[in-house]
Amino acid sequence: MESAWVDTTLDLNINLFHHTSKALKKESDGKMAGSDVKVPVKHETGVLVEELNRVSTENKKLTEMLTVLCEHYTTLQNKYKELVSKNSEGEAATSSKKRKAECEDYSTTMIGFTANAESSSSDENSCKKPKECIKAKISTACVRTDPSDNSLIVRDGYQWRKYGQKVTRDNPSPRAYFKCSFAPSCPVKKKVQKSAEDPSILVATYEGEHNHAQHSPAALSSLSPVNGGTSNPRSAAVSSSSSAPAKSSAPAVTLDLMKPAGSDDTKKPTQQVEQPAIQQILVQQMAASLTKDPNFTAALAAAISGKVLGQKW
DNA sequence: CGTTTTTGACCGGCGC
DNA sequence: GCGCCGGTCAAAAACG
Repeated sequence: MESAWVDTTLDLNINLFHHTSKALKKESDGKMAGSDVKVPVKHETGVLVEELNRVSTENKKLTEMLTVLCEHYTTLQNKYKELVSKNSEGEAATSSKKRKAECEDYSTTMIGFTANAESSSSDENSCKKPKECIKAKISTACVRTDPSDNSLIVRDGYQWRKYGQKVTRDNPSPRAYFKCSFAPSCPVKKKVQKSAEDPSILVATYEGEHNHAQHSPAALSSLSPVNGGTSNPRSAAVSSSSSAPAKSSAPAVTLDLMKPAGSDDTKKPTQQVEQPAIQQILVQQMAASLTKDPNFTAALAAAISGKVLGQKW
């Protein structure tokens, strides 16, 4: 997923220049042909080539930085996995009456914001409750919020009705239970609870699948869907809420929210650094999704060429 | 007045 | 069988 990121970033710049130079070429071929400005065009081409080289170099640098960043992230994630597994083992050893599903579900959630009962074969197969084995569509999503905010509200584009709240044993913060209130027949349920380790993170667990379209235009609060094949949290992805499996955008966002959290643990990036980083990532994602759209690139090319023609430079 | 949220009670599964 | 625990229900309260 990281590479896709890099690629789209590159695409954006390259496409831009591509179209720009095309537009310029069009200008020089058509309107300017036979006119009195041939030397400036040559000069301009040189400048553009120079600019292109500069941008290419910059992209290379950025790519390298991103690679290093990804490596650091992977390392951190592995370390975190180790820690979590150690913790769960310790708890299992000390407390005799552990609730296996609870512990495992939670740990998976925190590791990579991924949890799906569907694909985790051995554990789910060994579970005694047939109910749990039947309801396969389970996934989690995490939202970074203000730690002092106790609202337990995760905006994911759907309308939810709260039907219960409980304080669970392994987490001091209460867990809220929601049902989808849009369609009475919609079986989807959602559990929202603050992370025990990081109160600024809300963990939302989705069960089931929506049998209707997303209806709220989505004030999406930077929610990371996790998705192991479920459809509901996907709608909470920052950019796309289509019905197609979110292959590119959704996982990227998942990473996004973990990065700051992970870097917090190791070095010292502060919260102030975190927010602009997320914003930057969101911008990049929007750019990526836009550049993938041929209509947009065509429109962009037309706009640039129109601008260039209008300016006559 | 209808809808949503709150919250204590209840139920069922699980471990001992 | 008993107690613990998570999940759900439903009456009351709050809200728009």
